[in-house]
Amino acid sequence: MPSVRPDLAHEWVVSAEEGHVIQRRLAEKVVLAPLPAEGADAPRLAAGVDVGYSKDGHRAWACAVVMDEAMRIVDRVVVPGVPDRGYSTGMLAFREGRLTLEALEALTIEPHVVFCDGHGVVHERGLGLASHVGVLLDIPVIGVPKTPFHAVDRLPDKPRGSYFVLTKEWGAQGASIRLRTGTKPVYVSPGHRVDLDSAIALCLRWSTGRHRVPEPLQAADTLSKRARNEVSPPVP
DNA sequence: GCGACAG
DNA sequence: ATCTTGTCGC
Repeated sequence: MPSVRPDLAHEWVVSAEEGHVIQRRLAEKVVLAPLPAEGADAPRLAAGVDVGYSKDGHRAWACAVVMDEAMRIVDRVVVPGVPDRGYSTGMLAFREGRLTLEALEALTIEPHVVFCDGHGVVHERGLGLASHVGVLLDIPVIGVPKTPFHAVDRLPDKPRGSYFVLTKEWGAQGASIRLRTGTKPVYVSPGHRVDLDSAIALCLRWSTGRHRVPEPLQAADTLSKRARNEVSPPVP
């Protein structure tokens, strides 16, 4: 349902050097604004998007899942494909960005906010995968990776809901937050059309404490693994 | 000064 | 990301 801004077209690339230029240019288009987690203006449909790979890395499946306010799946899609290039620090969007966009565009129901398995503005050039996707689609996106990009100041306390705003290297653009008591935290940062406070509140609103990441993201991850196993089933 | 650093 | 064995918890 969402579609790429025609004026930006696909900002894809082949060389890392050109990729840096694209990231700096798109980073200027990132919008950090409040997006209430509760109330009349709060998102009522949230999506999670993730990409899974075959063990040889030659095949990939981009999955998007949309949930309603009761965390019930109302739409989901699987887009098989091939990763554009290998992984390299800071260039994740050029590896799985295109497939990620294709999955979101293939949805029948348009989500009001998207949770992405990658950083947002907490990126060396201010444009992690979540921001890249958010700017091209011009929809609210929140970055929720499971490991920090750079050294993290400190970890949040153990209970769900505890968080610590990162200051080292990144000012107050990101935070480490515990979505499930007793498990490692995730590192949230605004992707596009949300600010950090909103991103934190939305992560809590769309997670239940049963998983380490927001439910839509968990569902997308599970779906990508299922899609992969249908092609290359577990041997043992 | 150099290296490490999302998936 | 993916592979891998065992273990803990609901």
